Amino acid sequence: MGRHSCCYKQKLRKGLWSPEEDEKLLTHITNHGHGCWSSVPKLAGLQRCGKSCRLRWINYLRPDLKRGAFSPEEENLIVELHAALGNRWSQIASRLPGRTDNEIKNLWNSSIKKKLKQRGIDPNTHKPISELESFSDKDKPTTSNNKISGNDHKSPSSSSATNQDFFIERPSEFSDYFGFQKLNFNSNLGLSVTTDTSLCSMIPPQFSSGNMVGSVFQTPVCVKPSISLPPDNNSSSPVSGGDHVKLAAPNWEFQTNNNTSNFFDNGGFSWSIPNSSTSSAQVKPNHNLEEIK
DNA sequence: AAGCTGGCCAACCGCGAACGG
DNA sequence: CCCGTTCGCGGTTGGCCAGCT
Repeated sequence: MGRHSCCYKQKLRKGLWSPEEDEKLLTHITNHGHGCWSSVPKLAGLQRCGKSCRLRWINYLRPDLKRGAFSPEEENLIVELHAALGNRWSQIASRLPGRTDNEIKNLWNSSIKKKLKQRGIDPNTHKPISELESFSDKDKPTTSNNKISGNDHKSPSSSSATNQDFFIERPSEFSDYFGFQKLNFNSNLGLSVTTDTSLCSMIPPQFSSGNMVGSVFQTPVCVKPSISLPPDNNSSSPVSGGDHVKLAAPNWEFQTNNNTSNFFDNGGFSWSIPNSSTSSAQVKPNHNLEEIK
């Protein structure tokens, strides 16, 4: 089992492929397709096993392969997908056009893994290596601390406040960790999402509570909306495509969910606009990981 | 200049799943 | 259903190369 029967045959070459071999394989597959891999070496005139030919084609000769270094966007996507899919490299690769599972696996093992460790994140679990016990309850913001009124930051009487764009933005320290820079959603009423606890121990003090920076509310909470999408989110209205929340009401509030014991519980938190009669939420992640799963 | 070390990456290995007679 | 073969995947290895001592 396992090893192909052809591999036991003698005179089969192993190791690096020569340009001549590549040419033979490329010509054969271009003209005839690969068909049954075990017959490819014979038909192409190669002293290789079919398995080796298949690997060479998939990882190197395929015309749709993208060459060159991975972009930060690709790396972020890999981290995101790995968090959702684990070491299912072929599934991850299928979401990165032109990249092979082998290539992604190598990148993960040689580079990304290291970067995550340097940030104190366990690459297997995507959680802090020190885990959350270092983040004692007394250090966590209380519910009242988390309640942030828009009026504290913007004048409610200001006409700009009525339809001001707000969005949650992660601290820049994490900008190359997650695939989304900002939470994408379109809701003029409110939404519920789940907080990501994996970065709690990494939160810089200046982000221990929300800050308004210009019109941007910065929060240490790294939201993973894709994980917490409601199952019936298909019924949501179309997303406007922006990184912003349009606030239709003059007053707004950011507070923890009453059902959660504190800000960083997995239970979640919510945006809400007081006196709003509607509770529906519309969330649009960059990548619907639930769907992928 | 030579030897050492670590990173990168192509390719191999082993296994389970799928297929087909 | 069984069994041999093939496919596809993930883990691992080993060679090459650049940087360092």
